Amino acid sequence: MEHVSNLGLVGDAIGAISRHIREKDLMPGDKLPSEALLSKELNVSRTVVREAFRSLAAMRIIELATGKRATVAQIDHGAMSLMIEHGVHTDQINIQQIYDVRRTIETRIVTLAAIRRSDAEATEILDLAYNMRRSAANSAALMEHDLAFHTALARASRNPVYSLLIGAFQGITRQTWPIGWKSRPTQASRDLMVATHVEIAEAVAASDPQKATAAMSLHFDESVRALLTAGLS
Amino acid sequence: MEHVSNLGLVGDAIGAISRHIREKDLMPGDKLPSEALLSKELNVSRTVVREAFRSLAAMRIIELATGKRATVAQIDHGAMSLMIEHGVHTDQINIQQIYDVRRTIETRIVTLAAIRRSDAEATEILDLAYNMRRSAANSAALMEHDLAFHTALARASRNPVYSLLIGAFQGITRQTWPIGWKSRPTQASRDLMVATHVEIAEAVAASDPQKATAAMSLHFDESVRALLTAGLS
DNA sequence: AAGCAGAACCTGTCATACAGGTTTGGGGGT
DNA sequence: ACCCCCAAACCTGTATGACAGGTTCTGCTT
Repeated sequence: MEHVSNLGLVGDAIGAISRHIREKDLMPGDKLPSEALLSKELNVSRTVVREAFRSLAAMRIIELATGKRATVAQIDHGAMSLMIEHGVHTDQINIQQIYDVRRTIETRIVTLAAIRRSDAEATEILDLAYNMRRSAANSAALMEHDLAFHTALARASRNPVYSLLIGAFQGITRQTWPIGWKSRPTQASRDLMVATHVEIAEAVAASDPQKATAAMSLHFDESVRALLTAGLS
Repeated sequence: MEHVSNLGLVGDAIGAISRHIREKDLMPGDKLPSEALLSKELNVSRTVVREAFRSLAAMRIIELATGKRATVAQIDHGAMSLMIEHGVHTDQINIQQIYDVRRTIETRIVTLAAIRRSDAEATEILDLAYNMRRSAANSAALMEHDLAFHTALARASRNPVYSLLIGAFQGITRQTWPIGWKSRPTQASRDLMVATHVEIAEAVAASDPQKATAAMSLHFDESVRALLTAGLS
């Protein structure tokens, strides 16, 4: 680490720490060396190590906590969520594009969930759908149940990458969901939306992937239509 | 920014800077205030502002360069790529799971690409496929053409989220691709893989989404089989 | 009007200091 | 021999000041 590479000292330190994790085969929860020790080993100031730590923490590759040593982190969608929100706010991504991606992966998710769900997951998913029906009057609560519903489906797909992606879209969804809801003015159209969720949940509980997938497609057809009605580009 | 929130000063600063970007409606390339100015406005030390900047830069929300002011960044898959690689290296994600996701989104991508591709994109994709055929003997070059092929398809789908995701998987794919290649020992099986890519490219060029999608499915069937042969969990 | 030089500004890195939070090891009591 | 508790050692979070080197602005020169 003599002459500064084109990444700067901090960039180099990020690389060195990543390599350290890989070479020592550290698993989530394992501790990293202290800032002082790393700064000695890499021949850089503690400032540089700290900025490298912050960068890795921003990507949720490591976790920081005051007083404790840094640890290897579990995958988490928080960072991705911020990245997606940034893309939308800066007009690099629009909501329709996100819905196309969500539709693509969620139809796959529901297929897998119908096949792989445990019994506990089946009842959890059903409960969430029923909760939506029960809180149809309270849109904030309804939204949270909706999000939890899709998250639970992703988990039941038994593929953490799907969970990660669903989580990544959750941040921006939270901001646009109310728009879609408001664009469903009639009671009938709102009931339909909740009914579709119940239908999905029942198909997953019945281990019927075809039906579950069809219902999910319907859900997205419906949602995209609502969004278009609301004039969301 | 009086009493430290549970996020710490740096976390607060990250929030404040993000809010600043959103409220001032900054677009990619726009400049942010200098570290000194922000540290004055937020009543924190420059250290804190710098660590907040580094965090945002790690997520590719802003871009840093020495001497220049920080700017709002374009979306970029670099950070996601690192996150995925981390997930795989720490056994939180396995390669099969990634292939399931890739298959799901790439079959959609190729459908969209067949519909939306420009003529320039069609010839670019074809060229990439032909390049694969030409460099069949040089596996490193072949891999790069392969990756570029899938990236070009994603771009032709005209949905930047797909480009983002394909890019996100590129890092780990680069590490596992050679394994899949080695597990195709016969010349025939290697030729088949290249031929499948040509077939996809030709279907996209012919604006035939059905055929393109079918060929892409085949490609993934084949790849997953090769990976399983190689014993990749 | 074009170009150039220096001033002003800005980021990258370092050293140091100190306030808390956390871990550890040892001492005392049972 | 065991357990509990506390102080010391360790660690991170934040602030300050300093300086090297890169970038931008400004005004003067030509």
